[in-house]
Amino acid sequence: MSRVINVLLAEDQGMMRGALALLLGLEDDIEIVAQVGNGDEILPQALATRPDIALLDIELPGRSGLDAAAELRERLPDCRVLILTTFGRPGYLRRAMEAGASGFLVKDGPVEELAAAIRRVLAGERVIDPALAAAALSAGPNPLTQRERDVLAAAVDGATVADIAAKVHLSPATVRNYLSAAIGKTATRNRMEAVRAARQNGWL
Amino acid sequence: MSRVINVLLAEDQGMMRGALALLLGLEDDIEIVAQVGNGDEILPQALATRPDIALLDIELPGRSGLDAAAELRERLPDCRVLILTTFGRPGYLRRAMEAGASGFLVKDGPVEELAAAIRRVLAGERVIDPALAAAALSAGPNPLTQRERDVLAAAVDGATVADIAAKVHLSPATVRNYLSAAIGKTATRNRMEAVRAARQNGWL
DNA sequence: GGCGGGCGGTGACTTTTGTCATGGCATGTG
DNA sequence: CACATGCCATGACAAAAGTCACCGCCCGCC
Repeated sequence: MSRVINVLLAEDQGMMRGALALLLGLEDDIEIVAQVGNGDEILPQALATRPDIALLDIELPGRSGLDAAAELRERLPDCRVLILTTFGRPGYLRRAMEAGASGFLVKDGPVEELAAAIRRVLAGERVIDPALAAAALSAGPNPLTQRERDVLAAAVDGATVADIAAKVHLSPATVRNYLSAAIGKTATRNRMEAVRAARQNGWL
Repeated sequence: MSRVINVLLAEDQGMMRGALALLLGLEDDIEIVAQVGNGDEILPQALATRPDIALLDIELPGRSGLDAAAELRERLPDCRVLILTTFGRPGYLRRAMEAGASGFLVKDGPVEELAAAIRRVLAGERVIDPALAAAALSAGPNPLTQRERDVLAAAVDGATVADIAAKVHLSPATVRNYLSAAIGKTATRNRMEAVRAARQNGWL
């Protein structure tokens, strides 16, 4: 075997982060060189510690793990990215691949998968749940335009049309048009169902 | 020191469950005697393995950890309950205490807290985050009636009044009355904000 | 026994949503 | 160039959602 594998761990839940760090630390060939709980710290810490692989949660405070992955691939091409997320949303997988990730793991599987996935990624393999890959392909690409996503995202917590219009700097009537379009494209009956569907698919 | 502490671990996320189990297993005085990923398995497993303490997540498939806690206290009074949850909602804490839990931990803090909390609970202490306790007290009790909760819960994913009425077996007009009442009590502007507020407070 | 509260319901009313047709303006691309 | 597509907007209309007053029933409580 070659050298030790240096890994950066980005995960917002303290207990999860600590547990994973301790766990991976038990492996002889793995060393945690950085732990962060915020998306904005990923790149700086990576530049400082030069990990071989970054283990990124998607939903983080600050920058999303997907955005961080893209930056990482650009600024530190030698660092592989392994996405580790709670939600196996098709759109997340797709975006992860587009961002240059080498693997995509959901937090459901057994812990043993994790160290194994790290080694496989470092060996040049791509690690993706086959069932999830199939779902991502069958679901097709994101049908929503940028504005439709913006408007839908602004509608998540029950905001009124006026609220959304103010947030996105659009006319209220225009907002309703975009909402209507999003509802149509998601084949739902109202804005809340549209939000749910978009979230489910990782289109937000 | 006395005997080893037998613990039952209920947590739905496989990786989290595995990591915690491995972690706690490293402690000399702690032994995991049962691991479950489903709320309905908690009581049967507890009856079979007779743990000293049950470590319960709240949001589980099947029965909620809070419901399981109440049953556990009744059927197995010698078994302490320590709630371990992602969300430090005031209402959750309140319900946990009413269900007879001895402790309430959020998954944010450091991992070291966990083993420490287990030992403290077994020593007869109550383990509760002081800040959270204050929030729970200042937030006051759940103002929603049973039916208001039912209707609100049925409204979570954008269901129409007709859908809710069908789900809850009520007249559509009555459903709208309950929704209106819930919106009033939560001081919000529409059903989605009411749902959010209710969730935030752990009133669902 | 009167009173408050939760429960279930109706009808009438206003406001908000959702739909649709239609317009203009900017991009591209065959 | 014509055409499609995304963007922003308006106005009109139908369908939901939300509000309010009011009804009766039951239960617990002072």
